[in-house]
Amino acid sequence: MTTLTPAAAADRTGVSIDTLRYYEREGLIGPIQRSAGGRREYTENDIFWVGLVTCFREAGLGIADLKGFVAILRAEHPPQDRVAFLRERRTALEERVAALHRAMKVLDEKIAYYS
Amino acid sequence: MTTLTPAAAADRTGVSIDTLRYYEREGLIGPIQRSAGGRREYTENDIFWVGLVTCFREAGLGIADLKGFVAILRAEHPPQDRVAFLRERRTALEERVAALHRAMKVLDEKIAYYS
DNA sequence: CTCGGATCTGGAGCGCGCTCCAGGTCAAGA
DNA sequence: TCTTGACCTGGAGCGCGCTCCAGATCCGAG
Repeated sequence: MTTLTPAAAADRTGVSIDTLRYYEREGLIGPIQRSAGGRREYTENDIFWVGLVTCFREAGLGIADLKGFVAILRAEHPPQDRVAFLRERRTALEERVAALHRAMKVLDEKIAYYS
Repeated sequence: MTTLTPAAAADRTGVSIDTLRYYEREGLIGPIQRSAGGRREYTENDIFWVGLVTCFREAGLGIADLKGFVAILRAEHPPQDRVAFLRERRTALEERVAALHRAMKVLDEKIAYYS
């Protein structure tokens, strides 16, 4: 299987090498397999996971939230717990969207006022 | 004009006394008028401003962003600059909403998968 | 007038999410 | 073989947004 060096993985994901190592330390990705010499070798699957993590980070979830999410996706819990957890997360995201809409409304009012 | 003590203002706004003072130091609100003895006296208008700040903080804007916003609302810039700034901010918020939707989509897929 | 709770100030401390650094190892090219 | 650059580890440092603290002041109740 073809793998990526840390630099290539950073390039592909848009996440810095340091951050990739940080995510691995925190257990959000990996553990990443190593070469005989100890260098990290990122598989396509690892890259995919980084994408997932990035997606949720951009949505504003914290590292602690993501740890929980990762635990769920790794099937360390019964299915009903997973669904409950995921729904709960979804509700939290909906509230964030609502907060954003409130702020946008204020902005729109000001824009209308100054236009 | 009836005013509120720091404790009452904190209670009304849901923002801690320390944070109210912090926002004032940063210039996001106030300056808050003082009593003869030096105690802060929050007016209804101050409370309103705190609400605005809170609204944008909840939407994920940083203190620095808010400083710019406050400068705009205080009419320290020509109208066209204000509108441009506000539209720019709105676009940034839209991107946040999009990021949230991307994350929610992932969540929905997982929920569907586990259901 | 006294007491105690609320408030004042300046500054230190903290949790988060990286980011950077020192000192050492590995590996491909000249 | 030697050089050079990518990578390794553990740990320090940093910017943000509060949050807390010490020591002093204010002021209403008794």
